Order: sequence, then C-alpha cells, then structure tokens
Amino acid sequence: MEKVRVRFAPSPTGPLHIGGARSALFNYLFAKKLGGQFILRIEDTDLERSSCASEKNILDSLRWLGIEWDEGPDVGGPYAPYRQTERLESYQSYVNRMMKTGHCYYCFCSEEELEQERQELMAKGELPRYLGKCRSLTPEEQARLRALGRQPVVRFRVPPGQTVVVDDLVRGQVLFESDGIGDFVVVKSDSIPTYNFAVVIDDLTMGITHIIRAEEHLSNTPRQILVYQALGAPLPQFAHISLILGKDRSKMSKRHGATSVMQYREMGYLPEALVNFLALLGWAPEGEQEIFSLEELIQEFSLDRVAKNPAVFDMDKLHWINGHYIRHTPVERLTQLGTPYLQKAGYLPQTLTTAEEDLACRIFRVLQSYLTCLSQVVDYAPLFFADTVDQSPEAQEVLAEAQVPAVVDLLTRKLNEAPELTPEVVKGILKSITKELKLGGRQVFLPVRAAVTGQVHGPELHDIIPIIGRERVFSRLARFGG
RNA sequence: GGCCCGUUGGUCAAGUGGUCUAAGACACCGGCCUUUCACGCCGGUAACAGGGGUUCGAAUCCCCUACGGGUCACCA
Repeated sequence: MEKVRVRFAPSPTGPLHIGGARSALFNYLFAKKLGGQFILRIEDTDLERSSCASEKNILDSLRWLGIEWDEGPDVGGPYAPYRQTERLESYQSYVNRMMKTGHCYYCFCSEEELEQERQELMAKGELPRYLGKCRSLTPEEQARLRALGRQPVVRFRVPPGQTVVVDDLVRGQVLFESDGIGDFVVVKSDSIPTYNFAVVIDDLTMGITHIIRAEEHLSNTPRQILVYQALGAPLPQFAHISLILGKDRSKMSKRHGATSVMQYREMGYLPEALVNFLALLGWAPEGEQEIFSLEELIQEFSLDRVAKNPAVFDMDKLHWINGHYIRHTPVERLTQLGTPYLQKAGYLPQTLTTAEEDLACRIFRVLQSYLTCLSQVVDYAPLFFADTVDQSPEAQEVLAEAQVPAVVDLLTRKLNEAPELTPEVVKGILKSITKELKLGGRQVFLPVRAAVTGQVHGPELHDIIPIIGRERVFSRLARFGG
C-alpha cells in the first residue's frame, strides 16, 4: 500500500486556532497510526494578512501540544520548500499547462466591473458569480487590454453540465453541479496563485494521500477536484471533519472567549489535557475510556469514528479533563509550570531561592486536587502569602462562638512552643487542643480554619499551617485571642 | 437566496434494521468518605427534532417539513 502522507496547511494570518489544532491533531494521529508522514505547510499566499509572528505562533503552538511534523518550513524535507510563497515557480508550469490545454484563460475584468456584475445578478435574484465575459477573448483583444495597462488574472474554465463527486471518508459521496460554480481565479493579478489552485499543486507535488481538514473547505473541494482533473492527476482521499461550535452553536470565534491554543496555555491548561479534549470533539473511541495520552490516541484513532455533526466546545469538560491531568501529574512538573503564575502576580520573585522553590512545591502539592487550571493558583495565593485575611460571612459566624478565644490562645501557645512546624506536629497540636479543652473536633478545627484562612473550607489545616508559617499564622490569629 | 452538511439527554457522544423499556463521560442532584471543602467512590434526573412512508420490526433505510451550521472573494 502507498505510504500515507497527510498535511496540516494553515495560513499564518493569526494565532493557531483551537479548530486548526484539532485538524492538525487528527492529521497527526491518522499519519502516526498508519506509520505515515505528517507534513506542515504554510499557506501564505495572502501577502496582506500573513505574518512571521503568526507562523511562529502556529509552530510553537503545535510543538507545545506535542504534535511534531516530519517535514515542514523549519525542519525541511524532501519536498522543500514548505512555504507557498517560496514555491511560486512550481505553480507557473502548471498554469502554463492548463493555459495550453484551454483549461485556463486570462480575465481582464476590473474589480469595479465584477462588483457591478455581482450587483446586477443579485438584483435579478440570481446567484452572484462570474459569467465568463473574458472566456473567449482573441489574442488581439488581450493585447489591446494589456496595452491599456490592465493586469489580468488567470481563471479556470469550469466545464458546464458536470457533476463533481467528492468522495469523502467521513461524509460519503457529496455531489456538486459544476454549473453552480463560476470560473474561479487561479492566479491573482499580482501573479500569486489563489488558495484553490495552490493547495492542489502542493498536495499533488508533495504526494499527499489524504486531505483531512475542516468542513468549511467541503464546498471548495469540487473546484479543487476540477483542477486535478484538468491536470489529469489522481485524486487524494478527502475527509472533512465538522466544525467546532461555540456555546451559541455558531462557528467558534473570538466572541466565544479564548480561541487560540496559546490562550489556553496561558490560562494554565496542560497540553495533554487540551489534546485529549480536542480528540474527543468529533471523534469517539471504541470503548468507554475518556482519558487518553497522545500515544493511546494514536493507537485508537480511526477516521471512521469521526462524527459528521459539529461539536459544541464544552468548557466544563475541558476543565474536568484538565483537573484530571493536574491531579495526575508529578508535583515537580506542576510546580514548574505553575510557579510563573505566582511570580507574575508578585507573590514570588523572578528568581527563586531554594527555600522559595520548596515553598512553591509545597503549595502545589496542597492545591493539586483543587485546581482545574494552573492560573487558579493565584486565587489561592493570599491563603499562603497574606499577613491578614478577610473573613467570609460564614467564617465570621464561626468565630463568634464562645470557645474561640480559648482555642486560639491555646493554639498560639502550642505553636510557639513547638520547635518546628511540620504537618505531624500541627496535627498533634490540634488534636491535643480538643482533648485539653474537651471540645469536639468541629469546635476546634472550624474556628482555627476560619481564623487562619478566613474561610470555612479548604485544604487540611495541618498541611497549610506549616506552609503559611508561624509569623503569618500568629498575625492572623491575633485578633481572635482572649 | 442558491448549493452543501448536519439534527440521540443542557454538553460531548455510543448506537450502522430486532440484544434499545437507548451505553459511557461532563454538568446537575443525592449519598458515602472527611474536622471542612476539594479529590475519590456509589446512586439518580435527563434524549432518538416533527410528519409521512418502506418493513413482521426503525434511533438506524427513503421522502417532506422545521431548525442549526457551512459556503458562495484577485481570503485561506
């Protein structure tokens, strides 16, 4: 069997979108599952909107997710270059060929003329498309127009009365009538090829076997197929995956909140969590497993388990998955990834002493089951770093109880006497207080928690008191003593 | 508007004519664990868009309607 070669071909017009990441992921999984190659190609023929920064963002985002490419703009490969603006010559010969065979022709219509044509068609209630005005210009007419300084575009001559069949691996056969497609531009007046043409040539010359991309490209596919046919080239396999929708069921966009991979990274999502989540959007494994490593996904992935219907981006589930990965990752890694949030918020300095590193590690150990994303550590930070804490209404209620001053005084004394504060020591102290004052656990633990943290909920007291440290604990307890 | 795609609980989804009085997960609710919360464990509520066919039998096949989405550029 022919070796599988797939590609992810983003245009560098913005940061990598969550939808793009999923397309890349599906391509990657498909390739790796079948022992094929995953190629990254940059489609930068839109000179206006393309930027190096966006390209870098896309590469960084993919790498962060753990999606590695076998060939691409930065790593090279046997079909280099992998940036369309660097492959301009490669398109020219194909244009010439189609020009010679009559599949293409020059069109001198100006934008104004086209706009007018569009308006007229719309006014008549017909579908706006190019009517083929320049289809049969004689060489003389062409020369005259060129002499006027008109820069022509090259259009593809769409054959009339044809049914174009898109054989799609996820959607089955999809039929299009060629009459519904106007002669489309293949080379722009600045002599840069358009998307619909460049993709075909690149996929063809790079030996791409399967084109897995978002559904929004489905209606472009008949145009591309027409080009393949004009060239007498074999068709690759197509697979159009459904879109990712926002909460309101329209295509995911900025107004739905975070849409780029990097935003999720900044919010403290782990790459493996995002990958796991994205894989489950529009694809379902055979069993009932929900948590998958990249390796497992590669094992399990198959295009025929990809859904046809669009999927709503479910933030709740992402949170759950991320929380799961946070709970299951080593504290050292959590600390490493999470400490920058503490630094950015000013709780810790840019460069850490060994003691501060240790402190951060202890904080993350305690918070591990509380966080659903790393940035939330900042919400808990005052608990560990503030000299005084505000009491919640519930905490105030608890602190009004009669036994509180005695408990606080005794705790203060015992903490003071302890040579060192460790979880074991604090645990013992708290227990001894219940005994000495003959109080129920609740009557001791709850007020202590309220006084020390300002909350009635939170991690084990014996874990957090040593982290908070004697000084701060005393300053928080002070107001509640007898 | 034309063309195209889609429609199983709030969400992700399994399901490819009988084993569906429809799986699992998230969310939600309840219980257990625990000094509290979180975690974890156990349990519960909740769905085949509507209407016609085909068939002994339909979530599964066909048609229509409704709704949602995509696309109609010298953007990709």
